[in-house]
Amino acid sequence: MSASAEKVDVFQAIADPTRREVLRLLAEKELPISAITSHFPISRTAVVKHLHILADADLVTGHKVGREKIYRLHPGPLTEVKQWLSFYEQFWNNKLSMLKHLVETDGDTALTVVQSEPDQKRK
Amino acid sequence: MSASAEKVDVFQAIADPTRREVLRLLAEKELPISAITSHFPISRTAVVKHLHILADADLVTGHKVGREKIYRLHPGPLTEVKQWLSFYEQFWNNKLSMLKHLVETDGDTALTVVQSEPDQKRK
DNA sequence: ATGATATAACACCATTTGGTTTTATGTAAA
DNA sequence: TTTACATAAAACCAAATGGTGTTATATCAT
Repeated sequence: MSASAEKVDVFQAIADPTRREVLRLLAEKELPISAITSHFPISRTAVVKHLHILADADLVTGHKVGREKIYRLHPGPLTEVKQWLSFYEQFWNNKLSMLKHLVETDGDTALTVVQSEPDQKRK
Repeated sequence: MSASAEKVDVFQAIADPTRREVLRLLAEKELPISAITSHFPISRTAVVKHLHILADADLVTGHKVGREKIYRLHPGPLTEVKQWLSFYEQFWNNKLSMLKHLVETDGDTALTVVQSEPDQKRK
């Protein structure tokens, strides 16, 4: 596996569009570095750096086969993002949004204005 | 930065832990800048920069009330992240993962692939 | 009007990031 | 064995990032 336990935050890892594109490529099938590089206008070295970051976030794993290093998608850590998102889903799924959250967690609380209609008229 | 619509990528916006914490705070209730700042060890100026980035990603909105600027959560753009994630859920839900994906890409999966690729022939 | 408060706008700085090129090493094939 | 291929490692660079402090402006409370 990834020997360098640099522990990159998964949110940080997926922040870069190139890295997201790498993940999408690997979702189809595992690929050696050179094959991945051929999909981008940047140098092979740059792609390797992205792969290292993805590996440090445990989103990909690489194994050597002959002289090639094959990278494979390892989507597990994305569950962290999903969990994070699930907290906010309540805010766009039902309009009661924050009210509901507050009620369930805190009792009555002082509910100061909740995300409602932009009724403000400015000039 | 910038004050105008710089159109910050939502993935980029949520990459920073401080900004995620700001979102969590605003999920409870809308807050003025000073109240937000009091939750962090960093300067008010730094917090404002984070707020600008979040606003450029359309994840928060700010409106002035008297001398205060009140920031409010606007979770809509997070749907983009959710859609992106939904593509990968199939890979951790069933272990057949990529194989299955390739085989039944025309079924009911309704994968909302965000970007199309310059599709290369594979046999 | 005065003073305190809340934000805005700058200028500046250190570190990180995303990229390059160069050099070296291991492996496959001729 | 020699040559070509695939990766690794290192030095370097410009720009973005996350932070600071200072100064200015608008608003609220005396």
